[in-house]
Amino acid sequence: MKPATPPPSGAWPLLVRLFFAQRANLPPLAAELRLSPAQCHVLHLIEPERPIPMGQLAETLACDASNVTGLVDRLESRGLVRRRPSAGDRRVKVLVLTPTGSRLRALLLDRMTAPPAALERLSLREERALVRILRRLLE
Amino acid sequence: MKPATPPPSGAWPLLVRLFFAQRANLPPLAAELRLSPAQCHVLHLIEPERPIPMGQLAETLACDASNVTGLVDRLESRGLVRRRPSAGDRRVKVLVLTPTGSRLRALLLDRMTAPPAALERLSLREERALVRILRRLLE
DNA sequence: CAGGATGGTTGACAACCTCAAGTATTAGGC
DNA sequence: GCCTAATACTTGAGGTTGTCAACCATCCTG
Repeated sequence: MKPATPPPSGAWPLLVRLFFAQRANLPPLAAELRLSPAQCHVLHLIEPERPIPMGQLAETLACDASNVTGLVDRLESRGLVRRRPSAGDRRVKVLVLTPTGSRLRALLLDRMTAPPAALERLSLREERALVRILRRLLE
Repeated sequence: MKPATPPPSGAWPLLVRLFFAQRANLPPLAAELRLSPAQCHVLHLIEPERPIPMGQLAETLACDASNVTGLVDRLESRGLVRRRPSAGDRRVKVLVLTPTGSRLRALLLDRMTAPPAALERLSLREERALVRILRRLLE
């Protein structure tokens, strides 16, 4: 039997592993809030007081526009989001969080942002360094 | 109009943002290899020469066992994976990559591991620090 | 050996996702 | 001003992903 996969050496492979590990962890959290992972992603992207056009959402999600239609249909039917006509262009519909949606979004971010136990293992120095580095990665 | 969301300050919120950004980036990559995101995840988890029981896969994916059945059905029908009876326990079936599956997996990891442009912005020092920190996060 | 736990499959059903086609609106060329 | 092309979203069909409940085969324990 071969040994377990040796830890990859570069930074990006490690991030990929962290990414997949984290991916597995979203469904239970979503279920807790009666949401699907995809709905969490959408809710995460609509900031309160910052309406976003549906097309832009599709682009950010890297998915087909018709998919966004369905996702928003379900979120809207639950009263979390509202479609509003755009002032400038009557073709586009912008999405706004309802108060309920806004509260649920805050709860979601709160849950997701609760640091996992693994983070406790970092020293204060390390955590600061990580923050600085991630900031640069995200622009 | 409010300003864009201020950058979160803790390490974990930043990781969450990186996670969501990365999530949007998987579907196009998967499509390029004629795979779905979920199939990528499975392929990522089956290491060559390291057969894994289906149940363990379900646990790692944090999904129902019946879901794994379907995923493996499709991967197997494409000749990427094979079910094999386990020596010790005749209830369990372990998954092995076929040579084709192994090649596709290598290609997948290669594509995913190609560092995005953002990583180039890090200095050598920062990258080393990031690697060290991520290693600790992943155990 | 009986009864219960465990690993995997099946079937029903909902959500997710893409593609192709359709509608409404906008923008550009004449 | 019009006619055409492009854009924003919706609809419908069809496959994938995911859950749950029920099921069979195998293991394990008393």
